[in-house]
Amino acid sequence: MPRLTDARKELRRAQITEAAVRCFGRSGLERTSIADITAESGLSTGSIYAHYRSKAELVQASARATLAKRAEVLGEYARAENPPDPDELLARMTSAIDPVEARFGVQIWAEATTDPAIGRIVEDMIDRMRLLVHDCTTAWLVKAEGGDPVAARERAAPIARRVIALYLAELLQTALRPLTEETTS
Amino acid sequence: MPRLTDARKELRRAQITEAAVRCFGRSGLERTSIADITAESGLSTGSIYAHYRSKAELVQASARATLAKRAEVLGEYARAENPPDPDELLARMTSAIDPVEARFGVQIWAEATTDPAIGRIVEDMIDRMRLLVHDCTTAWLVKAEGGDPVAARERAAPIARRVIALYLAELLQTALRPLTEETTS
DNA sequence: AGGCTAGCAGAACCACGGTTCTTTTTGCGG
DNA sequence: CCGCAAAAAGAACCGTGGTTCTGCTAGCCT
Repeated sequence: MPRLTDARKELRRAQITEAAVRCFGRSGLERTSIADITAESGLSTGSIYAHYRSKAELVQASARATLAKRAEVLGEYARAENPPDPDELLARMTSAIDPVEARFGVQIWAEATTDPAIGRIVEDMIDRMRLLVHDCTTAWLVKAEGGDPVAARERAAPIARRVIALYLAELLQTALRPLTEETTS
Repeated sequence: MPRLTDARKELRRAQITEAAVRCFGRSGLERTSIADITAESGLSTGSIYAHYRSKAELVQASARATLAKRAEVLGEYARAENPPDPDELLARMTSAIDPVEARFGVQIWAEATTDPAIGRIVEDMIDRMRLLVHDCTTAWLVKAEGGDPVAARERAAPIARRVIALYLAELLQTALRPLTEETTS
């Protein structure tokens, strides 16, 4: 084949990372072999290495993609014209948690503990989420109580921090819950 | 050697798990080889396998030991005759966090995601901690406001859950912080 | 004090899995 | 359409690391 068109290429990359995330969520980062990912994605070893230099790079890409998706969802909730109060915001955030992604997320935390590159990704993403929540909370404060926006932003900071903390804890709890337990949708 | 006395045996086991936790905290569960642990502990391969059937079992033992130690500390704070208010309790809990153990703890969470045995250990330990915090919080409520103890216990439940959540989040944040950053004690 | 037995050291084994190489196929530019 | 270079398949390679095996060593029991 000649150089794949950029759209196709991006599609393949997504196909690979999505299969990878499913595998990781099922068996963990180190316990899923490249062979597992080929089986899950329907592709082959060579194909994967044509798109990612190494397994580590694939993990990074998967982490970025997953966390970005999560931040995306959060961003939508936060940008709603009628900003929800913190409790409501938290409720929405937690209800949007996907079990498989939660598992992968926790595994990524563990990896971040050791690998600086992953560490940067995770910290960056948490900061971004915190900022989103911060914005949302200040908007709510201003709308609910009026007053000085910069003072509201000041007061919103600790609230945002707490919302994020509770969200992360909820994510952890979801990740720890056995995968078969929540098939009652 | 003849059969080691039980005390000595327990000592060796502790020596091994402590070395293992240091290694895990430094390089992660899967990236530390048995060879690394032998180097860190000053013992040899054979010695380790004389005390633990496999690496998985060693990880479980290390997890149990570390989490138990953490619960121990928490228990002391919770059993103080003058029960601290929730904020103070949380502050004490977080101040007792050791960075290396925090890292190992997060890695254990990730492992729990995949391995049911580890999962049971983690969930059990979190439940135990929650119970301790719950006890402490009800004691504080009763002392601060008087009233019906069973009603106080009822009202303490969500507070305890939140304290635990915030504690876990703080643990995560500590684990993510680079190891070299907090050498300013 | 001495020896028997279990701990311990360290080499050797073996399998698994990441990466690479070769061959075949395929899609896009001319 | 045609061909070429890139991508995909899959076999092969190689290192790493968990486990096991073989002695030797040293502590407890009599």
